[in-house]
Amino acid sequence: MTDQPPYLERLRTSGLRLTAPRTKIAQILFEDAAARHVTADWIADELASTGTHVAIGTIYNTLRLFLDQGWLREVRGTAGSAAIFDTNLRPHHHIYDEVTGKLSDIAELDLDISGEIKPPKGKSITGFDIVIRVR
Amino acid sequence: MTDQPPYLERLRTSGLRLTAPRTKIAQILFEDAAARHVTADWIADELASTGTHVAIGTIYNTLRLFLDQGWLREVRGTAGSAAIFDTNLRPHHHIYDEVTGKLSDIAELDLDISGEIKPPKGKSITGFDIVIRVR
DNA sequence: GTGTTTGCAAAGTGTTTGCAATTTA
DNA sequence: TAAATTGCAAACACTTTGCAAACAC
Repeated sequence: MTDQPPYLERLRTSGLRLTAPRTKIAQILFEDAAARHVTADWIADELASTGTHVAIGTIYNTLRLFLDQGWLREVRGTAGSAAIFDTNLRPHHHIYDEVTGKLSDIAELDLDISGEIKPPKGKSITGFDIVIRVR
Repeated sequence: MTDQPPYLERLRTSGLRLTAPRTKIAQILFEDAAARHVTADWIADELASTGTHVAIGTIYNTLRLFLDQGWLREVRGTAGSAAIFDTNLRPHHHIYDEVTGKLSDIAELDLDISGEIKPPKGKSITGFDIVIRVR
């Protein structure tokens, strides 16, 4: 009767093996429904704070894997800074604070851009990102 | 009566010293009005092809300087790839080809986002970027 | 047992920095 | 000649990769 959290279910049925590092990273990312913007380092720290060590390379590999599964989105950042992964998969956009470097979600932004743009011929639009810069 | 190209004028009056590396980089970026998306490496190659060598560190420093002067914009790219600098200063947005990695300008995109968004308190909006992803 | 995944360290990018030598004004 | 700028290499930050050991199934 105690059924598994959905993220575990997903992990199990994905074909990926249910390993300790994988399970723990998934738990950190998906244990509640809250949207998170995370970096590989942040995950490493988070794991460390619970007494677990996972190699940074493994964390990167795991994030790529989760990305491939469509469980995460990668947010475009500035070159030279760490990659940011977003657990919020619903179409949404971001506010980027130029002073602190912090990224937050725009809750509501009712924009329909799709009608306005014609993609180059032979190409189709896969999505769009809006980043509002503030300071 | 042969007056200088505007970018040289600008360089001279900016307080920056008129050095050979600086002048050549400015020339490559600004010699005509065409919008360019450039990387530091591309500039290095471009200089090399005219027989000039400028240290890559100097190119980065120069690009930062030009950025500070407001002569360039840095485009948010994917982290882990090279920084892209844009000579087109007019408000505009980009199409990013996920297959080739190429970035191009959207000529016309008549969007007024400013009314839709309230910045976090104490912050003001400095701009916004839209990137349309295609493949 | 077999193929997958991990840790670790090394290597690979892209960018910044420190400092002596050079150049501009 | 004083202050700014350069080249160069070292340092840095982030990410990927190779390989032997450990693990899931």
